[in-house]
Amino acid sequence: MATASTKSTSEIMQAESNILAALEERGSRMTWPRRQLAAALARRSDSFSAEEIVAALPNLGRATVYRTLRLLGEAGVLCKATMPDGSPRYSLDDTHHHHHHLVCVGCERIEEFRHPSIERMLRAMKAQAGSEFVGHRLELYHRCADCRESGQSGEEVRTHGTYVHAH
Amino acid sequence: MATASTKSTSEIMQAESNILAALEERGSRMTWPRRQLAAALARRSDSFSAEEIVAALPNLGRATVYRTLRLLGEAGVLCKATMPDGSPRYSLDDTHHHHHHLVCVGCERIEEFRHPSIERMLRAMKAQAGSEFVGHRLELYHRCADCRESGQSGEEVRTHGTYVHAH
DNA sequence: AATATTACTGATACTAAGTATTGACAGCGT
DNA sequence: ACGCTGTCAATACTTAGTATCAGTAATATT
Repeated sequence: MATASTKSTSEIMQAESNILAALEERGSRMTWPRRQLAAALARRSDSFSAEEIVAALPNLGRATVYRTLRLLGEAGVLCKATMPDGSPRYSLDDTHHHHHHLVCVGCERIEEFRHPSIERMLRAMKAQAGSEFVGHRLELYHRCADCRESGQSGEEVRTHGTYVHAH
Repeated sequence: MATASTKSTSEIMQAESNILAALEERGSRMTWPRRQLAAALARRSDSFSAEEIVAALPNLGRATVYRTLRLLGEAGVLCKATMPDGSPRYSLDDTHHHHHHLVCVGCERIEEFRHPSIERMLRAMKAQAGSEFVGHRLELYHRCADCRESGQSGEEVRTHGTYVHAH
């Protein structure tokens, strides 16, 4: 799960129908642009920016791409993670489970993870606070095993606008 | 700590010298624009966007404001939190301690908090992973007590580009 | 199968949040 | 008081979107 970056044909098909099913479930119309997007996203195994998708599908309007990405996010099949510098990065979410993100600052691959401590902490905070919790965001940044090996010598990690707790 | 939004004069002075001290410590030059910024930021008790500061200090160039905000972030006296929609929001960090953010989606006030579960989780993840951890980000979104009381009737919460785990 | 409804699309223009460049200027160590 | 070099402001550019709106096509209705 840390090596290959390619998806088998069946995995792609699975991912694609997952996306389409999520739209169906929402009662969204099944349009040609949405099919295009579903197909394009399903093929990807890495994370991507919205503009990459815009560039990859020149027949679709920018607005349509952004709108559909948001739609898929709301439908729960797409995640939008935040990189250390604050820039967004999208990745498919096949699991459909609640999770957080383990983000490689080298290759920008995004893994999903869960950890009981977090849910415990959330429960504790909710219990003591007199306020209404509406959501949260947790991202862990690391340099994955692959990126460490093929160690790109110098720092090419984007750390400019960062301010992230390095600890 | 959940009510007032004003700072006493001595608190402001304290905050201001805190900022200047952090610059000093870094060996940064003490320029007029930086003093202006320190004074402006010290007065604020709420969170703010970079553009608000640009607008508030028309004598300073945009680039200078952004550069200095970054500098203060690196110096550890300023935090950059991410709102649910991904937009950034700055707040002073007097504590100088490692912490996370409790962000009100109504008034955008940002409180700092710490919780042992998170550090425990981080240790656990680091221990098992074969990768190098470089940082993390944790934000909890809520609607604070004040905002619930003065309940702005309908939703004026910015939930557009959201995708945050509501859970 | 034709029609009506309205969700959806794409072009364009706009905003927010920055970064890159560069010549001028000003802190501050000597 | 000098001069090195860090810092500044202006300008132009980039990225990541959103707003508007007339036109189009998916689907429900009959």
